[in-house]
Amino acid sequence: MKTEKNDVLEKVVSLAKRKGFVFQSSEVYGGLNGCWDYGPLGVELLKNIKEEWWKFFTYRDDIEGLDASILMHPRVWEASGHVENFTDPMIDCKQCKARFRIDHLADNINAKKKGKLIEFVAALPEAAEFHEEANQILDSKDESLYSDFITKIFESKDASTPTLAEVTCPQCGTKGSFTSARKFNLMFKTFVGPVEEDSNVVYLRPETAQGIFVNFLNVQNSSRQKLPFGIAQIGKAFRNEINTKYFLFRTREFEQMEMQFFCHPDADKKWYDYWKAERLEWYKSLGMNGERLRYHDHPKDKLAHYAKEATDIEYQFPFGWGEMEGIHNRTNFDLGRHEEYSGKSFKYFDEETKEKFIPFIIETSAGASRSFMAFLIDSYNEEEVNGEVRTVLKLHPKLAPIKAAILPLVNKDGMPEFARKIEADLRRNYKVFYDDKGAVGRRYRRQDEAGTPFCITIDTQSMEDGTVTIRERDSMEQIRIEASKIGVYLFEKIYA
RNA sequence: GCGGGCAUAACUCAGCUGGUAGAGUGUCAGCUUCCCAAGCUGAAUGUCGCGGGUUCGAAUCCCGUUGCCCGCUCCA
Repeated sequence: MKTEKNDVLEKVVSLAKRKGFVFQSSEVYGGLNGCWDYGPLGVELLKNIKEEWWKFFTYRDDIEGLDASILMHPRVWEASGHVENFTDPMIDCKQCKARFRIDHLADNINAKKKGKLIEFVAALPEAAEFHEEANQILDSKDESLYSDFITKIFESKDASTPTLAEVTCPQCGTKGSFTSARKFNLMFKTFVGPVEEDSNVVYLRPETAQGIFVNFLNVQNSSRQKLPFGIAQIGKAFRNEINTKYFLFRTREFEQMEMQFFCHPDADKKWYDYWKAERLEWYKSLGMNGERLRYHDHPKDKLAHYAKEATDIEYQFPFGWGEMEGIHNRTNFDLGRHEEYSGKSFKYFDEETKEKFIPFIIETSAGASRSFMAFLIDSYNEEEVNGEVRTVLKLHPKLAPIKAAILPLVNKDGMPEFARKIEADLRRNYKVFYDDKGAVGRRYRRQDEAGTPFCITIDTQSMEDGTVTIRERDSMEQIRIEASKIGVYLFEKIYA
């Protein structure tokens, strides 16, 4: 099992490198953990995925597009909860999986226990530097000092682990079940202006959603939309993940395709169900194997702070099921918080019902990079043809990086000239590739590996009657049509 | 973050117990080729991931480091 699953991922990674889909970032310097570059074919595939996504949403009359900046006002992330949740040291209980902010943990310990804990620290070899302070606090008998001191110990380098081992989990009561403390600085920090000081700190956005939320009324007013309506955005987001993993699956820099749908609080369930169904169909409509797709509904007690209901659309990767897209009922949490933090109103006024309220938001948040990897893996096929292995990417024609290859059967008798004319004609509308190197069979296989759905071949008969053959990638079957009709043929095959 | 494995040409890999690198595929040039990785001729490409150490001498042994993969952990 293990070798088999490694196999597929390794083969795809190898193909990705060889054919120019994905390279490791800064490869010549040894690579940068969790960062990848998209090569000539990869950037086309990614662009096509994004384009299909963009059309799916913004070609509707109830969804508008947006492209917000990556750097945003730091207060945005205070309102969203990201600063609070990600910059303080946290620990987890291994037993019950509960997570605690360390500065809150001390408050959950009763006074008597705190005293004992400080006595423990006073005798702890790893806490030598704190012994004096511990004894002073014990002597003072001032219990109001206890919490701050314990927090200090918890946050210290050497003394925290042995001290935490003496503490019981406030939730499940297990003793010594805590992980060591760590800071969840999930947001990348940088500075605006030349001076690196705290007042100039800004963050690279850890999600694109907030750019949509803060622009909700701008978009609504300028586009004259009425509820319910949505705002779609594609863009990079950054998270300083502790672990990167599985090729493109968990990276520090990634691209999100998000649509936030604003609706009346009473209509949330309806739209949640609607988008949940629509989004799964989208992957299938682009050729993804339905048996490798499923929903993973989040149990109510595991929901994020902002969500009322949530599900993931998961793909069965070689390493297991993994999330490609999240669909969340974010309620009025985000807009409410921005109203609170900015002092500006985020309420919507409904002329018909004369109702004024903060809309609910149904979010569909897809990972472009994860979808990219899923489409790549899903389309990867090895077939036996005449005793040889044929590697072929059966990508949907809409997603294929190159739509057609133009191949003169031999390099003489006017075939190259005719082929070049066809190429020039098709290039006006399609990404095509001209190849006259080597035997035609080899050229077909090269295109199979790149996922090119159609190969147009010019032969002797072409020179006589102006027809060409079109070879279809998956069936390897050929038809013959007039050269003048290639454009129409491709359009129907790709987009119809 | 912890533990394990790996790192040699664009890709897949060989290189045994130390004597300054090789195969297949691919790529490029030419010939030949009328339809599925055909054939012939020729060519290019590696400070053996990076940095130290041991040694007369290191791809090979040792240490460190970075990256990738696997298992935990984590993934509001």
